[in-house]
Amino acid sequence: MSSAERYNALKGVQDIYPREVFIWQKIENTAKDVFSAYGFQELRAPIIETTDIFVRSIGETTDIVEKEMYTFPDKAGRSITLRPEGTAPLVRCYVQNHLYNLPSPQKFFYSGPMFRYERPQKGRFRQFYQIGVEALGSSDPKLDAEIISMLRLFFERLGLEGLHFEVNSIGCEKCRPDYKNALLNFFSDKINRLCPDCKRRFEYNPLRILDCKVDECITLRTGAPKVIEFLCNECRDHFNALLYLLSLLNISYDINPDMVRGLDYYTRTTFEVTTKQLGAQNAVAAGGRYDKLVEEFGGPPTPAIGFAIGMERVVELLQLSNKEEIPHPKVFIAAIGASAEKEALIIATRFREDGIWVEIGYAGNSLKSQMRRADRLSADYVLIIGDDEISSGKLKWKHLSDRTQGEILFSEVHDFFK
RNA sequence: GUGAGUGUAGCUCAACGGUUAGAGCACUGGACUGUGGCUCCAGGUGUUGGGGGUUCAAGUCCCCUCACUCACCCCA
Repeated sequence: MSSAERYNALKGVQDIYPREVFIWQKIENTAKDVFSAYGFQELRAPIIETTDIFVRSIGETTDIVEKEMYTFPDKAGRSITLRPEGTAPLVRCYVQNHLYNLPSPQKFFYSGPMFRYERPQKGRFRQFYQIGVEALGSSDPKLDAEIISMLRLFFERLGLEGLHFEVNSIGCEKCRPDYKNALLNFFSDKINRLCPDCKRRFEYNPLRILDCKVDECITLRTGAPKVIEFLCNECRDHFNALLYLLSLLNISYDINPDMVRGLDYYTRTTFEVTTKQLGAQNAVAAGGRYDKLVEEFGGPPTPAIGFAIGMERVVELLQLSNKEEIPHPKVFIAAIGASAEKEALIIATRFREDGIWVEIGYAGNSLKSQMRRADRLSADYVLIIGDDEISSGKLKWKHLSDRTQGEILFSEVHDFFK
């Protein structure tokens, strides 16, 4: 169908139609309400940043940085990158503007498009939207628990069910090297039997071998050391405190010792919310601690934690749950004839001044087709105006769903819906 | 980056290599001269994604290309 002359949207981006935007707004509003109750306030950071900001924070050897970023030189030759995630820009803002001088922890949320040059598939786009939150300035496990319970409340408010919460701790800069060594040790004599991907992982990020899906690798890793066994005392205490608090708040979760993160800056707590309804891209939200990132950016030691929600995936879950009411007009005015059309316009304008959604039929069309259109739009009421109504001073109303109808004076119609 | 699948009307899809490529939905009108949803009737649209090849004949087979989809990878 597409010929060379046609204009198409770029691969992996999408147009979002009004009916879907309605769902997006519901999600955004829910997030704002829930997050506000926990003291999180919106911060709007730029969509473009210096490339370094992402390279330094996400990690040079991660896939995101190595092959997925939209990076280009600006007119002055500076390397610019469209943000592939929201944490780094926010931390940059936090450090640059010395927000650490304000009372801690500082709690923010943000929402907007992210960009990654990936092969699109179900639930994965090149321009995709996230709502994220970040809390900076406290290492208290209460904060971890609060954030996870906030996420639970968010999904509850949307009426979504069947979500699984998984948590893990991947240790800190003190204990993780020990674990990494243990892992390298464990796999060193098996390396030749690992899949090609895992051979690479062995070199640059052995933790990722743990969530490889190749059968052979799954077999090979049985009995591999678990991160949790290698946590230092501080990390262990932190993790246990978090688990206790989650139980206290009645949050059901699974510990997933194989859950590792794709971004280098994570420390200690990591968590993920997954679903079985979406295919391969099953993470709906994910996050964790990044206690060293603020320092990386030149700020004072500032432990922090955050998460991001994948908008498109939540939208799809909501569509699947099929609980969405579609917005529809309150009133449809069917007009027959030129003078009726003028009358309809005047009445519609008055309703609209009160914020009532009114549609007007095209008087050129038959009453039948106007009625049909009112039905298609799912209007609550139809008002019928023709020459008869104008001469009698009364117009006809009809309630579409129960088929009741009656008459009302033109002078009173304005109060009809009060 | 790798692999598989699919491209036919606005949408969802038919058409053993063989006349003029069809149907449903949707849209408009009519049956019902001013009352929607159900029913019936009527009405229009296609460079069969694009290019090349095989053949008497290609939507159908072959090659190239483009697009989309799903999966790997990766992640939210």
